[in-house]
Amino acid sequence: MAYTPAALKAELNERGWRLTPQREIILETFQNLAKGEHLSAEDLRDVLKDEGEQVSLSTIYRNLKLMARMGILRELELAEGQKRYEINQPSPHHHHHLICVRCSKTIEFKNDSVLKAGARTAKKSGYHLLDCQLTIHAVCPTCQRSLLPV
Amino acid sequence: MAYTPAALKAELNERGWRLTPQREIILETFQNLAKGEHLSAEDLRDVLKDEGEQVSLSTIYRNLKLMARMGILRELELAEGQKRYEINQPSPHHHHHLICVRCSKTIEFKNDSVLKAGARTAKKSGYHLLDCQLTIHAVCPTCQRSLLPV
DNA sequence: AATAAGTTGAGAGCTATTCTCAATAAGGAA
DNA sequence: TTCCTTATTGAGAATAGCTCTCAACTTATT
Ligand SMILES: [Zn+2]
Ligand SMILES: [Zn+2]
Ligand SMILES: [Zn+2]
Ligand SMILES: [Zn+2]
Repeated sequence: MAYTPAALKAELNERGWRLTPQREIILETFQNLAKGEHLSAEDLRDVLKDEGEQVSLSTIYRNLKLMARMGILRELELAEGQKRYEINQPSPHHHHHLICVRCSKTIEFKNDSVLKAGARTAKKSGYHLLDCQLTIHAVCPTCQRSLLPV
Repeated sequence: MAYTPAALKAELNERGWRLTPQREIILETFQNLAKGEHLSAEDLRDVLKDEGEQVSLSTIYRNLKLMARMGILRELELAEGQKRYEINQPSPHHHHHLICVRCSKTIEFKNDSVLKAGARTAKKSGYHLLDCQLTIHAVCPTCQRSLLPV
């Protein structure tokens, strides 16, 4: 509810870049995503196709990376295999991830003090913060019981 | 200084796996690594070759993954391109990473309260903790000054 | 409307990582 | 120790996520 197409355009133009229909629709898609959903490049392509919007994979890859580097999206390494993305939201909605390394089941959790600690660390070194993510790798209760090694 | 070959063997055998010279030497290499060093699979292959130890890339990839899933190594996504690994150490040596998304310059920092918060979160959900890593994506002072967009 | 420069789409290209499988070696049992 | 079972290794092929290339097109600006 925060980031309008106009704001995106302003931020792009400021750097000599342009607002395209593809970029606008990608932002909109992530903003409308259900809580807890994380899309890979191909996922996004499929979601867009379902909505009748055709955007090429090249363009999707390019813009996921671009928007992550602008701090608009977060780039996550949840399961093995491919990167996943979600919208990068400030404090009340900001969250972290607890991941089972065996089945990839992922739990989101909030912790504002961790977020604050991250922001403080970045500032102290003069870094401009884009994203702060606590990632916990663990084995979920189900996989602990399964006895299958690794 | 903590993890002996015997301890590695015990933990492997417990799961029906075996201690091989390759596994022993990989563990030893990571234990002797300088603070702040993070090796990719190919890096490790080269380091081993320099020490006169020939281990195939297949074996290296397999065992990096295995040892990460055992909680012995940490699998990190520092720069783009490939995964990097380091030994997973407990509290006094445990640390997190602040990464410039443009030049990949990485700073390690410690924060025990973040580590504790992660451990608490895993426990609360019944997960068995393997690794807890706070990753901060940001733009370093040098890259902020460079004016080159993204 | 004209211009300059950024962006897109299609497909080729790249490369980190995984897979396959025959040969080998570790661990447990006798 | 010796034997047996099964995990592991190494070499190379295969996979796949992602990037690159470039002509056609679109955006922002004047
Ligand atoms: Zn999330
Ligand atoms: Zn699980
Ligand atoms: Zn480190
Ligand atoms: Zn930098």
